[in-house]
Amino acid sequence: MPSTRSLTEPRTEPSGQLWIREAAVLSGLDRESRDALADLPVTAIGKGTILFHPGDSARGFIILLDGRIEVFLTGPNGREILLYPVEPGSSCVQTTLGLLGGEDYSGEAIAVTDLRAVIIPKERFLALMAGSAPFRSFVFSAFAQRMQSMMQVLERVAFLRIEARLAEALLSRAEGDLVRSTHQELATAIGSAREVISRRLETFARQGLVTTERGAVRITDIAALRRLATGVD
Amino acid sequence: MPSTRSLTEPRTEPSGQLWIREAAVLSGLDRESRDALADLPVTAIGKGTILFHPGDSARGFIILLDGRIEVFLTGPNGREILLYPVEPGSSCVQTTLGLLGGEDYSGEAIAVTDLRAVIIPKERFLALMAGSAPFRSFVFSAFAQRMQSMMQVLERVAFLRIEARLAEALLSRAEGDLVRSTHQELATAIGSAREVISRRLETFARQGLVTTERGAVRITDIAALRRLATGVD
DNA sequence: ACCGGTTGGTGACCTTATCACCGACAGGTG
DNA sequence: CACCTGTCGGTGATAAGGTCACCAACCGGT
Repeated sequence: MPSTRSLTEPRTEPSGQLWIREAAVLSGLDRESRDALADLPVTAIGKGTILFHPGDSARGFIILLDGRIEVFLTGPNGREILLYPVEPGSSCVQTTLGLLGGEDYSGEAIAVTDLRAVIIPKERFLALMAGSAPFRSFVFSAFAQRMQSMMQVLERVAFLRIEARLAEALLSRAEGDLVRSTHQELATAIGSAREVISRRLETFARQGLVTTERGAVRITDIAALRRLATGVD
Repeated sequence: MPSTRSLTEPRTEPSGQLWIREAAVLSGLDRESRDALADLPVTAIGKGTILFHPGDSARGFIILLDGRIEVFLTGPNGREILLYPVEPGSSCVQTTLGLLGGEDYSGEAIAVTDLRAVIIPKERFLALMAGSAPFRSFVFSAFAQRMQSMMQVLERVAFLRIEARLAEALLSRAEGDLVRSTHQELATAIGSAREVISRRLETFARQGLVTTERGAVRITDIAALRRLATGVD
């Protein structure tokens, strides 16, 4: 577990900034809608902040300007699995869910870096959904993408071997050839256990696919990993 | 595999019927929207029909009047897992996804009984979404519910033992104390393998929870199954 | 009575999850 | 420097679950 501080006072930047220019996602938006959003303040949220727990109810629709959020599902025994990461340009479905259907969160979201975000309050969000076709289609397609990606997670968990899932996790987290993650983090990302990751990485290392260091993995045969990741035998 | 006939000519009932009266889901709808839908024909679709394959693109939004559809995710080795059933009153997200986000289906939907349904073509669907707040909220909450239920499936697959998942599947499929499903069907419903179900049912039987017959399981200790289904040890 | 398809049972084997440890390392602090 | 302490990773044992191969019982035809 990373050390977390629970939702501390988020500081808001002086408004009037043209944050909306930064939000590439909103570039397709009509003038009216943008005006309706421009006065919302930008909120800074510290790394490690837990944005919501299971059972919380929705506060608003989040537009992420900077940073990365990860949404997890937690099992009864404490094991976790990454549902999806949220980065600028993609939205957080959990939030949307709550706003639209009245359901509570059932995942847990954590800021893995410092964040800058704009929170659209529920009423304004609903007004936009009613009034702006571009905004609607923005929200819809975000929704559809998430759904799709959650189905992929399900597909992987249900049908793929750890080998393939691990290979994929390594590839998706690599900066160059370096993956700066602990075994525990990798395990969480794919919904497995640390020991399993350790052993699997060891066999990867024996096959010359990676080398391991404390807190990191270095990829040495990216082509082979790609082949494994597809799950094709 | 049940014997299937691929999307045969669906027969449409003579229109002008007030099918919309039947659709309890739409009862909250405004007069205008209902008028905009009333002239759509009711389509009859035979049991076993495959409504869409992975990779198909969306044809329209389905309102189910009668019958039951099941949507599966299929793994590379042919193993399947039930994503969700669709019954009158609940909508098929896959379809909606396609209409809103342009993504193709990645599940497979099959009519497990004869169906009566109304298909709203894409254009009319989008027009309704734009013009009718009640319709929007109907679609949204359907969406949100599905999302929620898919997360539950994921949670179960990732974290619960077969024992618990099987117990739950039996309870949810029971008519009285009888579950009319083959081992294969149960396996598919929870994303496991037939052999595993056979063995697990055998131990259930030894514990006096069920008795098994060809093509069916009879529940003899529903309380114990309920306890197992929660996954609490 | 026979045949083919469906359903269910069984053993062997492999992968994965879980538990219970232990050692190795990094960053403080005295 | 030596010493703690928390994090990180390695290991063995055991049990659950998935996969494969195969067979027997059953059912609905003809």
